[in-house]
Amino acid sequence: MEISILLKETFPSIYEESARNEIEKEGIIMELKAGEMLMDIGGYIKYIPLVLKGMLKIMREDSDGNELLLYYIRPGETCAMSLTCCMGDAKSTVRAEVEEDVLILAIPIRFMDQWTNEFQSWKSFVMHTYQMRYEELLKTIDGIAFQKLDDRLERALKEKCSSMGTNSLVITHQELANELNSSREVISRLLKQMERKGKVQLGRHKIEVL
Amino acid sequence: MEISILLKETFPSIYEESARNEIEKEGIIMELKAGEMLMDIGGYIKYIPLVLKGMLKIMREDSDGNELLLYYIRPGETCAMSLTCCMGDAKSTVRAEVEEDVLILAIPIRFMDQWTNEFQSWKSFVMHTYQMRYEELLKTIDGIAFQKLDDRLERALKEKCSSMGTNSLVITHQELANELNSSREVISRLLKQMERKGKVQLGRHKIEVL
DNA sequence: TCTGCATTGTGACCAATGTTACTGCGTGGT
DNA sequence: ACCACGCAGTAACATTGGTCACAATGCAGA
Repeated sequence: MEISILLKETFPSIYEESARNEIEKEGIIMELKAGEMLMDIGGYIKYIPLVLKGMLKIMREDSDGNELLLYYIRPGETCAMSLTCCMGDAKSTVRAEVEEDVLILAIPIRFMDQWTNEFQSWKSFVMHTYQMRYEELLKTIDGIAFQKLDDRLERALKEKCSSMGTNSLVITHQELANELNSSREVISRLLKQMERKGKVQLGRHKIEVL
Repeated sequence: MEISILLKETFPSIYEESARNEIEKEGIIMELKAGEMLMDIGGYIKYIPLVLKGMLKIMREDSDGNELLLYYIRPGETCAMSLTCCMGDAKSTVRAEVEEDVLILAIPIRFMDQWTNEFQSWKSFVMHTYQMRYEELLKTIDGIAFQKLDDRLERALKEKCSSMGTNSLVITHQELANELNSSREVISRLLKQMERKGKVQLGRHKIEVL
């Protein structure tokens, strides 16, 4: 499909045609396959990724290699970290992985600030992104601070289902453990419990959420 | 001291005099004592609090009443939640308490967006606030996700010392437990351990950090 | 088919944290 | 002085989650 049409449909809040024209002119099309890494911790950020199709997941990692899923970025969204970093030309403190094959329009960061002055809708979009990500971080904090692991696991599974639009998840226990900053054995144990309670049905590389 | 001078000194990044004049004209001076609540969860946000003196602490709370300290707001700073909320006239999802007697210049939220168009320095200030708070939330997440309670406690004590500019903290174990989303007994236990290791000296209502 | 490897299942054990139930202490108010 | 109350200390126990060790399973490539 024509990029300009896709852009208009995916980012309706950027209502100014002039803004969209600029975005299309300066943006670089990128296609990445599931599992690839778009941005790593410590790397310099050069682009703001506008996600047109697919899904990214943003992970936090500490110095010992422990990981934690922060949130997903879906079509029509972008990453607050890239906005943050390009203001202070800082390194990324999060990692962006491709969860589902993505189509991205990558905006060189020098336009980010400039366009906030030129286009009202771009400014609103940037502000709105900050707000959304801020709220999502708060929800992430709620999860790790206030909920037990079994609850967090259950919610993670449900969120994945609604994201993918299916109840049959193709994922290993190890991957779930990484996202929840836990260990494989613990996740296996909890999943078995859930199976006994009739909440899921387990298969190889597969979890059926009931 | 004259507010305009205090404003200029405390918020040097708002370098446009015209912006500071507007802020001073529209802002409402508020003085609050330690322990008072500036904003509660679920309350509508009407003002953006520019902190001139003292310190606020921002707490998150879940439906069962469990609490967690998110971060402090010091002179020259403001709260990202107020910025977030006034864009979408939403309710607050965090609580702001006065940690140390504060002097605040409260900006009615209707100016917030308007000024980002009129004053370059105000826009930068708002963006910068989002960036800082975003990074601080990430650090908070690191703490609860990757660190053990004894580490978190030690860091919390050190941060309090450097904030207050003293090594003698006047605080109860219960208050610390609330900030760290733990229980009083556990904090007492850990503090005793730290005392045995020679890291602190405990007294009534007082913790001497060595 | 055979083999190797990633994945999953599971029991035993451990460390960290939370909970319960007390005790004692110190201070402020009467 | 005395009492009530908030604060702190502590032992015992429960629960959660992490670690270790090892077995079983099943798929993919030789």
